[in-house]
Amino acid sequence: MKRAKKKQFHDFIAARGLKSTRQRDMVLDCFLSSDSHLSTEELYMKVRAKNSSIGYATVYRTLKLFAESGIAREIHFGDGQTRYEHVAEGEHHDHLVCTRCGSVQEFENEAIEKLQQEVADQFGFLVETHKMELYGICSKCRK
Amino acid sequence: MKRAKKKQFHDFIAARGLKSTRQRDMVLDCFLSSDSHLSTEELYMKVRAKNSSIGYATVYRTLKLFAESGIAREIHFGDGQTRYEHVAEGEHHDHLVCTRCGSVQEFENEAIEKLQQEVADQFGFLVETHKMELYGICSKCRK
DNA sequence: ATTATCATGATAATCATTTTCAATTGGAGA
DNA sequence: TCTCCAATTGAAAATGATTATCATGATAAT
Repeated sequence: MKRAKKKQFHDFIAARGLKSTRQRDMVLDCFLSSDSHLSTEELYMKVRAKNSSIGYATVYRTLKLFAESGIAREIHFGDGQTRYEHVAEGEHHDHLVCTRCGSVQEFENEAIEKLQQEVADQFGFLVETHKMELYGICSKCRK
Repeated sequence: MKRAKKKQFHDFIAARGLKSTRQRDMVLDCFLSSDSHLSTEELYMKVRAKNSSIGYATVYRTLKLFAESGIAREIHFGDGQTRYEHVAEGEHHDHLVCTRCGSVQEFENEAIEKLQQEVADQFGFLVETHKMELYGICSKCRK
């Protein structure tokens, strides 16, 4: 799976005429071996811990490339930070965001997706992507 | 309806020990007579057109108060701007956002809300709010 | 009216993100 | 392997949205 994502990114890089660099591979490794939903800054910290003298801007730029290549997706949880989650192709998931501890639980629900489609059809709307987040208190925090 | 919202805001102001001012009333009028989903800057432009010498900061502060008072709600559509929509109490709606022309269509769907609740229950999650946006091409742009 | 607060407007400060730019590096081709 | 050019990098400046600061002006309870 990591292999597949690495290949996907390298193919993207090649197809675009971009270059494969030490820094990009480092960020890629860190990203793939991290939890989903990390903010750019969190990723930056991890990369910097492993290595090094990598620049802030490089991490920003590289994460944007991940999104373009399709191995990652930008998400926003309302705090002012952009986060990136892993993308397994074809699949889409939504989120339960705990407003107390900040934890994020993913879920999928076919029935909801189907209803979304129906609603869109009613309006003659062609859905490309969607996002859905439920905010509240997670089970741990409720105890 | 506008009356009710004005009252709601004034009650909130009073309960908090805040003051009723010319500027707040101006922003309130502009907000209530505008479409939903306006960004802070758009609102600022409208207020400034009507009057005057109102400060940027005042509009920001006032919109935050609207959200706290419950007559408005912050929304984010992924462009980096905070928008505010009108809140009719109890009711919640979701959005169809056209990625081509930027138009926003609101919709409500009880069945989806119900399914969301079920999912949350499965995880022992207590939902406080949610947001859901479908991004794609609206009917006008598809023609 | 007096006074204690709160609010305002202008501006500076902040925070996340992007751009700039000179110096460096990857990699296609000689 | 060596050359060369376009792509990349890191540092720092720039940007855009939002928030804080502060001196001055307005509100409302006494």
